Amino acid sequence: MGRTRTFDVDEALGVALDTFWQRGYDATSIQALCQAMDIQPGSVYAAFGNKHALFVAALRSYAATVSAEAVERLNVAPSGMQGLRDYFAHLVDAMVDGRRRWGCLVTNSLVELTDRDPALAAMFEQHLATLRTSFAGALTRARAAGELRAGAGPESAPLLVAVVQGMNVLAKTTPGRATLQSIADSALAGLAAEAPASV
Amino acid sequence: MGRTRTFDVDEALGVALDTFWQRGYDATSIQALCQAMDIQPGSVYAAFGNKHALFVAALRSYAATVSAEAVERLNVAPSGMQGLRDYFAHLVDAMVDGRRRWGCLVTNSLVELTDRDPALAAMFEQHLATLRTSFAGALTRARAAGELRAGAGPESAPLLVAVVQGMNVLAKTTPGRATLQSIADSALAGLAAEAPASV
DNA sequence: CCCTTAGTTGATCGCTCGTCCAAGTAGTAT
DNA sequence: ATACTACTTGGACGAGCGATCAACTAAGGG
Repeated sequence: MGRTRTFDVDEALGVALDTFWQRGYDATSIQALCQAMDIQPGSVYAAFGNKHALFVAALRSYAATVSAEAVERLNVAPSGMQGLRDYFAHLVDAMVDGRRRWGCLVTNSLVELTDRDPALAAMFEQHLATLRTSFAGALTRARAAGELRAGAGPESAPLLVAVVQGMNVLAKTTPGRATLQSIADSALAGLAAEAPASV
Repeated sequence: MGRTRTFDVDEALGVALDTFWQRGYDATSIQALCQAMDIQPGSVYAAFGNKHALFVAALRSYAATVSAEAVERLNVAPSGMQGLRDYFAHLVDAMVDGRRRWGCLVTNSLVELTDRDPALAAMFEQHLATLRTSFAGALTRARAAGELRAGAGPESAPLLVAVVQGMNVLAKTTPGRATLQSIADSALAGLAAEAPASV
């Protein structure tokens, strides 16, 4: 019983996610969120609690969708090296065409908030750990398939995490596709076996 | 004639630089700056104009000192590869011990402000271009000395820029020295000739 | 058909922000 | 000494922030 919601909570959360993603936490006012979500302040607080809780919800949504989808490419590919190539190819695409031209919500928020919010800092670290683990898995499979040069392997995962974070930063300067592609290609070239098996 | 300044402007600018570096632009209030610099708001506005101008001055100071000093290592070294090693070694040191545990002022500010301040965005791009050019120079010298694997060269400069930006992000999560060192080592290992000439 | 309940509305609160300015103070020049 | 000038002081201003709440509205149950 009682009045039913006039808006879709998940849809509104998606709008809030995009707004935080574009502008950052501090620079996004409740008023701006209300305008973007097309609801009133009272409804925001009734549905999400407060600004910080709304942000955390948006961050979780990001991790469960945008981020999980990207990592999935690493595991789905037929080979470790192909998974890495797929991952970076779609990263570059999204940075040129899609929402990743705003960078990465985790990277942006980490830079802005890690120093003053330990709870968020823990979420960011866990996110990076997941990424690192997925890279390590793909590298292990690539190594087993003889796709890597001597010395490269799962221990190269931290480098790939750093490269992705760096690309997330550079994406905000709207570099051309060529620049982003060159970064991804150079990174993988430094890991790959000198003489590819098939291609 | 007239009353003389009771504080050193450059010294105060240095304090403001550190404050912006630690907390970011928005999160640093004039009040906080006044407390850190140990002067009153009126003196800040008399000496620097306004918050934005003070920030730009701090950014220029950063580029002229912290950043220039780092890039200098690339050019001073006896060989290209040694320059790169020096650069990353000191980067890692400063991220573990020094002020770079706050990341990089340019990286932090780029993530926070690029989308809403075109003038600052131009400064950030120029900064990245300088870094890229310096890397390219070191890589060219390394290539001439036969220190690089086939395929690596000045065209790998964008990758190194991305790696540094990524490390700047990761520095904020206070990773151990081992992690940072591993990233730097992996990046250079991917560029170096398989069989080193001397060592 | 009305009572209960849940959601919406939009004005409003206290607070902090960046900025300003009148009054006070410490130097120099004559 | 006195006039002049530059800098410092610290309270005050309007604006915008995150958050609240009483009044209103719409849905279901008896």
